[in-house]
Amino acid sequence: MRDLIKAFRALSDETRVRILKLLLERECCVCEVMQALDISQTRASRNLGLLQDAGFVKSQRDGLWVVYSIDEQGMGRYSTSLLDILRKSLDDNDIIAQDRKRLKQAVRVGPGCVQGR
Amino acid sequence: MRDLIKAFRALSDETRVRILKLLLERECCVCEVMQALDISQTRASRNLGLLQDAGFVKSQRDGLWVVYSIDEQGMGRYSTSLLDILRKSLDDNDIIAQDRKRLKQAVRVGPGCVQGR
DNA sequence: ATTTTATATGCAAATAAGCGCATATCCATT
DNA sequence: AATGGATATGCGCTTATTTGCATATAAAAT
Repeated sequence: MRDLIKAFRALSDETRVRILKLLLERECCVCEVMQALDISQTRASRNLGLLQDAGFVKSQRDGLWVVYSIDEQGMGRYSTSLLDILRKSLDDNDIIAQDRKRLKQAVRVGPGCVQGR
Repeated sequence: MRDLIKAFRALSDETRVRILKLLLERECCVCEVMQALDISQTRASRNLGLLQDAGFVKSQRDGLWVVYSIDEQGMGRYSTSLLDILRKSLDDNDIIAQDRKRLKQAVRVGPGCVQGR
């Protein structure tokens, strides 16, 4: 039961839902998430960590960056079903659309990546 | 997005998940929920109200009692899918099993119904 | 009308969540 | 090794959540 509740709790926050919708598009490093959602570095990192702890997401170092992606393999049955719901949801939402637009413009290197701090 | 998040939030609490699993068995009045989960009257009522506000549950007066049940009709697509997940989950959980056992012994009338206060 | 029983709710206390700031850590480059 | 950039985290603050107590409301019975 604990796992299931933890999964629900992870999805009960707008920031985290937005992040998951982003990662359903493609994998992202932290600074891309920051730029796409227009949030601070702390906020991005913390919520990504929470999603990872809940089992939705995995991370992988790529040199200087940490790349987060949907953990298709490692997810339990709960999380898989929940993600399926997310997949089918919010594609008509304005905020999600805007996040995706900013994701396309996000840069992984160079000045301005960690501009929020 | 707000509705979706509210649905997730409603499910991010053990008491409420237990209540939903109970109502998936059969409709219950507040005092039956109290007895089945062995929780206080306030706690039962408040969490039932929250589940109703989130759209999972509807209530109906039956004389002195208020009977809560799964709102099959009124639920949005989110809630329906989420409930399906719950339906398939936790049937092997000890706490849920115990709740069901106590539900069978719960009485709707007589002394001891509102014994928790 | 008054009492009894079931449920809802205002209020307050305890606990947890979310986030920013500062700073630590980790990796690459020089 | 020293610097710089990307990410994680300890700390403190603010706000939200949960719950119990007391009480209000609502319906039935006396």
